Amino acid sequence: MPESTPNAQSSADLLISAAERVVVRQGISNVTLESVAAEAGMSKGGLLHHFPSKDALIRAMVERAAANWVTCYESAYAQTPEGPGRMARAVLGHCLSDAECWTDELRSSSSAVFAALAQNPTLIEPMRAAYAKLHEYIAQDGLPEGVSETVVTAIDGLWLDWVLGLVPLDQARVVRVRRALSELLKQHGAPVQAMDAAGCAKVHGTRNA
Amino acid sequence: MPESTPNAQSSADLLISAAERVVVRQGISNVTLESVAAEAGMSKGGLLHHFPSKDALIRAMVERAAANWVTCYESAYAQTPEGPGRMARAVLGHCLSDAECWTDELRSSSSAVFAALAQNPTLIEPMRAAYAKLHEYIAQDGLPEGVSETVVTAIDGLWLDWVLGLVPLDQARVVRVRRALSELLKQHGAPVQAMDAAGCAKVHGTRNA
DNA sequence: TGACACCGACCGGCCGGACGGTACAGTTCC
DNA sequence: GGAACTGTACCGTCCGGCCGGTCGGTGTCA
Repeated sequence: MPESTPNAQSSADLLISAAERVVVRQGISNVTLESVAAEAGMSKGGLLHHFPSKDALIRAMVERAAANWVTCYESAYAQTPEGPGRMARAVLGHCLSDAECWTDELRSSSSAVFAALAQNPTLIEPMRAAYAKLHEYIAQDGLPEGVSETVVTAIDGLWLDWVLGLVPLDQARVVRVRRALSELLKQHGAPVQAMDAAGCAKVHGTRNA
Repeated sequence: MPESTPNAQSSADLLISAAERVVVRQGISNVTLESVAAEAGMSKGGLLHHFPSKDALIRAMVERAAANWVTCYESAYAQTPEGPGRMARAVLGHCLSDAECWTDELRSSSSAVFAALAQNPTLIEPMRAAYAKLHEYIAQDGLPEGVSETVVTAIDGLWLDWVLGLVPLDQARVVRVRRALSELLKQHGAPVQAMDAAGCAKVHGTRNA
């Protein structure tokens, strides 16, 4: 039973990681069954043995990325003290804490979303559901209307500006926006804890650079 | 000189608008020379007469969208009273004012960006430059570090969440975030003027629904 | 007659997917 | 123990279709 050996990853997981790497390195238009299979050191026939179609492959990419994202913010939530703005503080404190987070976890989510966008927009559904769940937390976060929402929306803006290439990655900008958002929360009586950079990496499931 | 007749649009402009419509209605993967030409009521050969390659077509899409965006925020800036946070107030007051703006101007920018992303990521350069210019204004907006930046970043987040389909379009959410951002600006001594819904439509160049 | 806008047939390449294999690791039966 | 069988993972070839781009036209207006 190969699954029980340490660090074992299923062929499906290896193929998904390979697809993410192809998106990041070669762009969406180069995501073909052949290129993904080659990246994973497998033949196209082998890939199609695990995923019966390209849609199925990309669906699996999105599902994994969405699950990682839910794990990320729910884990951060669990580590954050109770009180008003708990989810806003969680996301701000744990999912925006240092540059490592951005290149690892978020790259993989964005790969999946863009691959889905290009292949078949309905495939982003799992990621949409992950966001819907986050916004449920946000809606009952206990702060005045729109405050927690603004925090997570601004973080989304940072992330998407970056991955789309609209604004170059600038860690100083991340820090400035984080400070402004922290102050916004503090003014509403929801002070953000000191950042825990290590905590960010810990909650991410992806380990496939 | 056909250019001088009222409401005249060059064939190139008509083709760009057709390409945007194809992106919105049929998705990026269906943006082919044939589909764009058909949407514009022209043959593929005709399209290639105006744009020698698909890259050239998409480059033109991005250039037009970027120019519209620059016009949008610079026009808003010109209409906004001087003082700290002028550009933040401008963008918040004029580029986020009602639902019409979102479906018209921003859809077209996003179409161009996504088409470029799929075709050849280097083609987004003009839009990147438009953002760089905006961030120059923002950097010397006269508010404490990160405040104006947070405003425009949150607006980007709203826009991109929407066009990517991560969060459904919800005008109430737009209003809530706008209020929170307005309050943030007010707390820094930069009160946003009353919204002028009509002012938004006026600054947009695209008239091609 | 020639410049310009446009047409439409065609080509070459790529890509998704189908399919018929092969290798090999159990399991069953004698 | 070993022969026969079974299922799983994977390979390599092929096909049909689509798509970007070329090219030799045609109509029209000055």
